[in-house]
Amino acid sequence: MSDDAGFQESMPEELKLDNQLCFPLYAASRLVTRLYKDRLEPLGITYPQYIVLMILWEEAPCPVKTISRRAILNTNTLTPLLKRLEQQGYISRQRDGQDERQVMVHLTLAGRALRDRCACVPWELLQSSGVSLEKLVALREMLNEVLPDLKQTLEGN
Amino acid sequence: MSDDAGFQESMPEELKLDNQLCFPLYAASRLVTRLYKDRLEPLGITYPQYIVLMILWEEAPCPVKTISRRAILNTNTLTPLLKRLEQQGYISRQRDGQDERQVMVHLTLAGRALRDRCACVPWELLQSSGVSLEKLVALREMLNEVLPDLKQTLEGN
DNA sequence: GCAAATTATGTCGCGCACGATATAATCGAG
DNA sequence: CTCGATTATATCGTGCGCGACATAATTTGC
Repeated sequence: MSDDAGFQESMPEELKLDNQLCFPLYAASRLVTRLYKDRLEPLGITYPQYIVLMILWEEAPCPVKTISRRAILNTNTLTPLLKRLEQQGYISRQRDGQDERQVMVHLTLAGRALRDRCACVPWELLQSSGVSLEKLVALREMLNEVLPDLKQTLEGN
Repeated sequence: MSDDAGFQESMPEELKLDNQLCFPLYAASRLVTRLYKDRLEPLGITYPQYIVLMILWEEAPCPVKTISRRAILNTNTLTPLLKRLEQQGYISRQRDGQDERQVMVHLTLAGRALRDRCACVPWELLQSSGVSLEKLVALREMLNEVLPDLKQTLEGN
């Protein structure tokens, strides 16, 4: 319990917070979520709900499965989230006639209208963040390069 | 409710999931957390607990405030997390004699021993992820460049 | 000195995330 | 046709994250 200095001198470089990829990734993700929160709260939605809405704006009506695949979120996360969006009046959910297992998610008029109110958010956040557009694009491309590898690694469970 | 095609044709490019920075960041962060989970579960710790332990391996004993600043986590997240680490026997917490407001967090012998068991984890994950070391380093540097900007933007609340 | 402001930690409530498991509908092999 | 496997969704429990608020100790201004 006493020789902290000796213990810390032997700290492996690869375990130092600043040498890790995992920590800046985790930190940056949470900070960006916080940035969005301020803009989304007035609209009554959370950040994960915003992600789901972006998917719906592109492909609604669609089954829960499609949202799950694109957002990389399981149904145990999506089901309650979608119920909250339904209660807010942004979506409606109904079992598919063809395949009764599927729940089709539809946008309501209010849900569509929300898109226009969100259109300025990404741009405004970029402006206020002080991050240059070049850095953002480079970062996005690098993340999109790595994502398939990560997905594949996790597929074999 | 019916003209989905027309609605989706008018989808602003900047709101499409693939054109966002926020989504790949959010997705990559969660995927990496999942990767770690498999390795950390046998040790009885979660990913956020691992982050906190990395900080402690570098600077224990230290007050909660220090962990909060480095991990960018508030005390309402840290207090229960630290209590769980204490229950597992990896840390001990005691009020500081000088400043009774502060709680000093110490590593136990088990907490120190855990470091050696974690030393191989980042390297092993890099191997299995299929991501090249070059990409990882480039991504890490880019994230570390952006992080200060994000932190500063959020400081003014 | 001492009241007001600040600081460090803690509690509460809500909404994710996710592993494990359940249930019901559909599919597929024999 | 039917029974076992697969698929889509949902439920449950645990542990974050974080805003809002509470509490107690320290500091600061006058």
